[in-house]
Amino acid sequence: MQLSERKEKILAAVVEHYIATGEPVGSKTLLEFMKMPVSSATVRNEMAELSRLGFLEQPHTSAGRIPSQQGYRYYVDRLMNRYEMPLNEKRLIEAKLSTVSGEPQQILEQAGQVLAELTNCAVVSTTPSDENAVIRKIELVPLGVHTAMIIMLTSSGILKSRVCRTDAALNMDIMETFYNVASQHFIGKAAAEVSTALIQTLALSLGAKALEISPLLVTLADLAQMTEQTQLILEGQSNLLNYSDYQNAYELMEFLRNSDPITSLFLTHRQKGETGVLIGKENRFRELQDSSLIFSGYSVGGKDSGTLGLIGPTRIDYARLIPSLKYLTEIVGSILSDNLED
Amino acid sequence: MQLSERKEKILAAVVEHYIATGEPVGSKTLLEFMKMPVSSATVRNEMAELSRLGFLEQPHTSAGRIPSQQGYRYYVDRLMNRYEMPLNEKRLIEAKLSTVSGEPQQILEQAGQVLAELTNCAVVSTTPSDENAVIRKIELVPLGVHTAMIIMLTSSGILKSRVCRTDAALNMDIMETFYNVASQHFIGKAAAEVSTALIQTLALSLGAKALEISPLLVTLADLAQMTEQTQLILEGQSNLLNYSDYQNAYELMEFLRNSDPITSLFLTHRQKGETGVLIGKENRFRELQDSSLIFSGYSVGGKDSGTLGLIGPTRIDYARLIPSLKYLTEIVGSILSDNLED
DNA sequence: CTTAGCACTCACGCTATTAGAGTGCTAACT
DNA sequence: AGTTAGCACTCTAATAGCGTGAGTGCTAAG
Repeated sequence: MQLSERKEKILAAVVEHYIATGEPVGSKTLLEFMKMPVSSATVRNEMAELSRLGFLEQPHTSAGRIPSQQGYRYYVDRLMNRYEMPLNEKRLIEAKLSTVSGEPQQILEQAGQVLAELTNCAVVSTTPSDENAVIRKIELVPLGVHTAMIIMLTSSGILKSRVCRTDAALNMDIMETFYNVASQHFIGKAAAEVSTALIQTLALSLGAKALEISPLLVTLADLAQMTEQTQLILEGQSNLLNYSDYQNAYELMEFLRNSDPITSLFLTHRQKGETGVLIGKENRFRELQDSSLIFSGYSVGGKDSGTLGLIGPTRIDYARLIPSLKYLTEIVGSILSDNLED
Repeated sequence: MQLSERKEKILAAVVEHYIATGEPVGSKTLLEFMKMPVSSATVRNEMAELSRLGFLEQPHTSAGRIPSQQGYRYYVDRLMNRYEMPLNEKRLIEAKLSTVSGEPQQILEQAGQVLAELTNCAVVSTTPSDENAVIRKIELVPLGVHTAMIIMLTSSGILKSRVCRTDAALNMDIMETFYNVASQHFIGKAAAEVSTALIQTLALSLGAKALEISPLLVTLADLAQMTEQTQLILEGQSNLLNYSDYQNAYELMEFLRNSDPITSLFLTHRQKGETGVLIGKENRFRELQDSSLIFSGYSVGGKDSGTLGLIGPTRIDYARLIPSLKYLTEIVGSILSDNLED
């Protein structure tokens, strides 16, 4: 639906004023906020119409108007002009992030903290995943007579390790067999290809040694699976208290403890390069329907790898935060890419 | 100070009733709760005296009594009888924790979640630290022409890795030099011994190769430092909302974001084997002075390594939670020990 | 189509009142 | 001495009543 220019102006003003103050906006307040050469009565008429069309709502008869979900949507899609981050702020963020390096998880934690502080929102992010990643290196480090640590590194830079117990004592023979199997059947393969079926056929082919080595192989399969799993990182939880009431904040925190819902939300709404916005009930989770979600994918080495997201009230400052988030995903992407390539 | 037997009975009853209900306890309620062969007037007189002695407080004149901090302290030290966990619950917890294995961090996260659910408290824990740990293995994995991942493993099972960029292209020569330096000067040494001074003298002794190899050495020093650092793990944050009010919960969450205060608290109050209890203002941090802290150290391989703690209201259920926490630290200790020894 | 004017609505803050829980004190009792 | 019944007193929490004021929708005139 296309609104008249004046209605658009009024809608935008209501949205922005409400985002800024959190108070329902009346016709008079609005008028002095946006300086239009009309009277408050005219504004009132327009606002009444915007209400009828579903873009504005009234908490109660004698209060001002607040944007409806549809109102926010129209604003985000057509009215908002984005406020780019000032350059000095960009530099500051770069400085804060340049000191960390290391595992993706740490980089995302740091970026999440920075973003949470900057936006006053809760920040969620997923660790990079790369379906084409292959296993690059496998190490077996003996720790004791019956225990060893297995380390697995993938081409996308993910490192996982796990301690493993064996029934038989670890001797040179077992280790040699292990390394042979590893280099022949695992190195160079995609982690996704490592199935339990493969482990079983492998164990069979080893005959007598099968029993001794199978705990190691099982651990290897576990590790392969772990490198595939994306992890959800959550920062700035305390910011949830800023907007929702007690009950709601608790529910939200419990909801976010489980990483599956958000991860799947990110997957289904994955968009190429663009920043996504889900306002209120536009997402399918009850706990999140009083919130808005802004999210953006980052890419490592030119490929979409993971997502950063902001969770805030529906009256979140879209115009400012969308560019901020976008900027941070770019930085995160470039830092992660740096780690992997020359 | 030693109270009369009857006063002790009354104090214990007030504490327990208040912990159970959260409501100030009056003389009449108390009487029917604990079935004493006296009248409410007698109880009232005793309670008035307990107030004068500082063990009970009144929120206001016409309300019942609640325990003061001193009252809780007396209760915890002398009156409380501990409720051991029922056996089936113990088995359930063992089952939940037996599935995980791997890095200490993951084990503590899992244990923290279990404990948070069990106690309705926020759970903090520190990863194991071992001053006597020595560097056991160092690996250099080339990722690109100018980047490599360095992996360090200590005798206490801590694994850390980091990506490192070099100015010069990585060739066999550099790698060989690196491995030589690593095995001669790092392997077998305590991580704490690796200082920046050592790095500098090493770099000097390498002469021409110094420039090429120094980024690798610096990363090595960083890693050594990282293995020394204990990490604070926090679970069940949402439980903070159960007791403190809005403002307070926010402050608490912000306070816990920084791991230093709690870590230092654990260090200064470290007790051998015993479970520690800090009630209200007994700790030195303003943000925590409306809360109680129950903590207990776990040991890996017979040595004190880290601490688990519960954060809850001062009216936390001491009698039940102290044994629960104690039990969990034992389990955590034994799981972590399992990983390291035969 | 715009605007001044006006009656109307309804949340919010204030005060007054009430009900009830719990106390401390006194005086009688054992 | 310690215990107990009785009672006046205190103070909170809940409820109701009452202006106040911001904001509205409508009407009628410009």
